[in-house]
Amino acid sequence: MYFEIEKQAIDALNKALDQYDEDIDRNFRLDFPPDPKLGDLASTIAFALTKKLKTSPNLVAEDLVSKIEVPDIFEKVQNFGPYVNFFIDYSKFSKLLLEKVDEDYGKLEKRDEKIILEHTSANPNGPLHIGHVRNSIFGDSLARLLKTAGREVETQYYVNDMGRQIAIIVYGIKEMGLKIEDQKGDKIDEKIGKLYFLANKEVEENESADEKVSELIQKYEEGNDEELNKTFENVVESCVSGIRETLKRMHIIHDKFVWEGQFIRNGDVDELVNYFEKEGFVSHEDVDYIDLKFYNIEKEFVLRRSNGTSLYSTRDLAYHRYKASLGDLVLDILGSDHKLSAEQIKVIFEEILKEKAPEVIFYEFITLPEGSMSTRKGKFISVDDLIDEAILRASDEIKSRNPDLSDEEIEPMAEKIGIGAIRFFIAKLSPEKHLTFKWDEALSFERGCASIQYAHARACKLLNKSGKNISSLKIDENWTPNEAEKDLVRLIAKFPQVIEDCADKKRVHNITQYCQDLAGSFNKFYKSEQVIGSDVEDTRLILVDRAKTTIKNALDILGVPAPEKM
RNA sequence: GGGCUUGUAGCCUAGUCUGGAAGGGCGUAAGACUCCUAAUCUUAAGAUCGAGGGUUCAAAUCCCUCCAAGUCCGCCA
Repeated sequence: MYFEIEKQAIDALNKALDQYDEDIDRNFRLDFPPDPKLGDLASTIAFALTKKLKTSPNLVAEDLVSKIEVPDIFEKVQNFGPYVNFFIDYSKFSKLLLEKVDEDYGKLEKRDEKIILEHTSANPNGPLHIGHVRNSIFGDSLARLLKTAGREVETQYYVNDMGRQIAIIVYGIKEMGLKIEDQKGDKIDEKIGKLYFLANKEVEENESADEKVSELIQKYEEGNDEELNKTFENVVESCVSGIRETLKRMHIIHDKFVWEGQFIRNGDVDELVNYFEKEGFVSHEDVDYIDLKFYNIEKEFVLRRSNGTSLYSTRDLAYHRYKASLGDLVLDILGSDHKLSAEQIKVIFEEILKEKAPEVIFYEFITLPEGSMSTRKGKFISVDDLIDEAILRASDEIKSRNPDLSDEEIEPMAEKIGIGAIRFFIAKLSPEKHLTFKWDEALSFERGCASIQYAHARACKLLNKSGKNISSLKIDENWTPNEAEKDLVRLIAKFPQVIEDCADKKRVHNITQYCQDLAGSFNKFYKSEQVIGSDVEDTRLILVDRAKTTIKNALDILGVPAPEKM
């Protein structure tokens, strides 16, 4: 709704500007004023005119206001100092808006753009830990956001089956006689993580073990040892299955799992290296590498080890070409430790391959108060533990508030609230901020996600209690919204704009702020206005229903479930 | 040493791209359930936007210098 209204306001402003006979930049946008008391849309265009007219911005704004023909949907235009502000006529606007909100509210027009979004892609050498989860939650929320904003999105998990880490696990199985099923842990990925920790210790302390690992890598890459292949594949498949379970609990599902090994076997890696070779980009020392100094990157890009095997980075290049062939835009979510390698890939794509480079969104790390996490050192909090703890705390919270509920009733509620708390906590921070993980901050049920879910549950309760069929209700023709209602209408109306803005910037954290504002506004309305039994009961029920839908749709972008009961 | 990122009330944070009215939340203080769930609401106090300089009618935002924290600079991924 704001799209149409903003356009009307801009048109009206432009018409007024036409009367000045001054050449000023018409490519302006309207802002939201800091306070609703100052109106609904604001323009700073008076500043631009000030210079030309040689008066004060306040006078220009005043003069502009007198020249503006106020469009019908607005109540008035008024200047506050230099700002020219439009006030929406809420008795007209609210009705129009509420009639427009349906279950698809917030979905933008389809665009002809397919995005391949890679996220999570954690090494299958142990369970997901809370460092990885930022990648997963941000990636999944972004995928949901972009889909809502009309893009076609395919999400991929890149499975590193050829890495040294996996070879170390295979070493543990083959040479140290370790068995996955003997390790401690409830899930297979956890057991593999334990085995990895033990094998890695041996490899670090024992040079011949280290050599043996390199041999395993070489053999697996050659691919002729069927039994060895099976061992590698079994480790990776098992671990990935555990990781998938964890992701599923967080409502994260990837469209595709792409194994890096396929790019060796299908010849893509060889083809790529040969191309670089043929074009004269490859230098040879112990290793084959591309010198990137010419492109201001000090670190060379190694293509093959001295024993001829490929590296992650080589295979990653082939993978990125594959992704580029599938869509219009390739998006990667990566930890900020990948910045240099991502820069290398960008340069290789743009300067050498002359192809469009992938777009990368980086996030900073989550660390524990005692330091950074490490699968290798076995020092981490797993996502499974985080989820268990979140659900446990949510369950206790529900019990203390609703002592009469049975365990069967509590369980699904606790799951929704616990998962919501985690996803919201991670999603609300902009990705470039470093985060130190603290249980009590992560799993808070006051003022965080739970209060938004609570607003949704309250709305559901009201609608149920009314006993009316909402779709058959009509908005009262004489209804003039009061302040609390206006406020709520305003926030509901903003939703598509928020989606567009966030999708363009590829940021999800502003959605969390929006959810909080919307829920806050609903709670305020709920507190101050009686719905059932009021003169405008039907109209208010419609408003409640639309608020409910908007909260649900907004939470859905964050992958947070909207419970009907709390 | 070089590159990148971060620095906004006691604490966490949005806003920085595209300069224009410092926005949330926690915590603190005071208040609100005989009334659709108090996981809620109301009110208040709290910010020289890391420091210094520059550009501009106007700087948290742009430019320069410096300080602090994180991170990268592997034949790891």
